[in-house]
Amino acid sequence: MADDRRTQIARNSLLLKSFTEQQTDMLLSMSHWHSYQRNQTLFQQDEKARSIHIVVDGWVKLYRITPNGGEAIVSVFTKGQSFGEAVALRGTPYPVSAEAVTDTEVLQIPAAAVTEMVRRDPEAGVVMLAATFTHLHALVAQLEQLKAQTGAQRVAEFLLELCEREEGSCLVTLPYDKVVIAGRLGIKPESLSRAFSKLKEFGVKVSRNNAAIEDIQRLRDFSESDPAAFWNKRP
Amino acid sequence: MADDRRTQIARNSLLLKSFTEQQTDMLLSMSHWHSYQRNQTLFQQDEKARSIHIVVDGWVKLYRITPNGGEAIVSVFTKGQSFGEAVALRGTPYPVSAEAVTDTEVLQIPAAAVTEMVRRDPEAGVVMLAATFTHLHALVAQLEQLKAQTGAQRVAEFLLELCEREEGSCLVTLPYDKVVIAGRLGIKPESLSRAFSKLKEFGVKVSRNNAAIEDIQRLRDFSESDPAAFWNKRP
DNA sequence: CCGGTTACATGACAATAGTCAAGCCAAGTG
DNA sequence: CACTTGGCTTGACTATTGTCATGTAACCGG
Repeated sequence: MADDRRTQIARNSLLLKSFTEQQTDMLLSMSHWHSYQRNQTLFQQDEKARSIHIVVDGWVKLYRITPNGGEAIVSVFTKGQSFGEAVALRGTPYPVSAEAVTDTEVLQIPAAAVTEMVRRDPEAGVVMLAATFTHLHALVAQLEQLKAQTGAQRVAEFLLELCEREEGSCLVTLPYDKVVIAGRLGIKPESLSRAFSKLKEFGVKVSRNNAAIEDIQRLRDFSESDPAAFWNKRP
Repeated sequence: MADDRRTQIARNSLLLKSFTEQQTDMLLSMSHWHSYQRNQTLFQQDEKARSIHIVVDGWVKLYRITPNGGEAIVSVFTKGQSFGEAVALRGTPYPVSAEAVTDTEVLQIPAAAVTEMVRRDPEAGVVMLAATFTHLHALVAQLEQLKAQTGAQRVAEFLLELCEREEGSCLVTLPYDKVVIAGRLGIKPESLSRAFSKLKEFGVKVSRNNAAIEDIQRLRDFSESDPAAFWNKRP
């Protein structure tokens, strides 16, 4: 089968990579592509789940609208990442809404194709469980951050996740709007600005949507320091 | 089989209830009971998962120790609730630690029994997925709360979850220490005290470990109000 | 009943984060 | 080249939460 570029990316996604080639081919043949423009909605909270989504290009945010009208961003996905596995397999409604934060290309695997495959090869169900567990784990990590770190520390970790290297210096590109970054980190855009200012003291320079990290280890030390302790360091 | 009381409770847990009676019998025959005293540890973060845990009596907290030494409580489970399904099935390490917050009785189903069962009846895997998805959903809800509500509002929701009734007045018992409640809600014990004080204005009276809610709807209105708006009400 | 411990409450203060309003700056448009 | 627009930053102020210290009430073993 002559794969185009986007199909290649889909095949390399964490989810499809875990299936056999035959299974993947079957799923791909039943799936369809979809492009979304920035700010376009993929699906809404409480809507019945019809597909698993694999992001092939761009960024998608999952969020919830709170009783009082605010929005709380739950996670943000990009190239190679998938979401909606559990709901598609179970046929329950989406617990979140999804919206493209940049122009985005997505592969959508119909829930029917998935359930069908799991019925034929139950082992595939465990693969889905693995994916779901990954999300669970990510949420736990996020909870920990929210409960135990200040806004500025969360920003620091966010930057650290963006850079591939483990030490030395690093140059990263902020992948989407600061409003979205702030939401993802559970703070207001204004606070994000101030957090960036504060991080200057730790060797981080931000201009437009580029951030330069002078010393990764120093930034990590800051992000892991006790909120109550680190001010003593600079009078 | 002559079930004792605790076995009855286990059978009625959300997890076991979803299996066939035969499956449940098989699992029960391979499981073992364990009692823990308050503050005793069930397992530690990064330890290899050997069992699924079903709480039959008491309360268990799942928490993570952060890089700087603090603890972030992820969830708290009680009678009829289970945790560790996904890790047991996949054999990955626990992403959290578990500790009894009261004297506690737990049924532990060995991971081997679970994987064995899923291999024989793949449909059972979907049941496990359902349980995992429930946890996922709870974490999403918690994230939303942390990001979109003030401490006092989260306390209000916590009280509302404790009371069975939907309207009118209600008397609830705080099930465990306030330090743990505060941790669960992502605030310090002192802030919890102050939150309780603030809730007096909304018809909540707390003494020792009992809370009286005068009007459930009024409390709900408060918990769902816009954090920025509700102040104006009392100058 | 006493001393000691535990759990919780409160007050004073510092720090973090939100709100509202104004300003800046780069990019696009007429 | 103004002129507007959108995205971001800043400042001033307020609110919320954490910290530290201290007080108080219940409980427990002698």
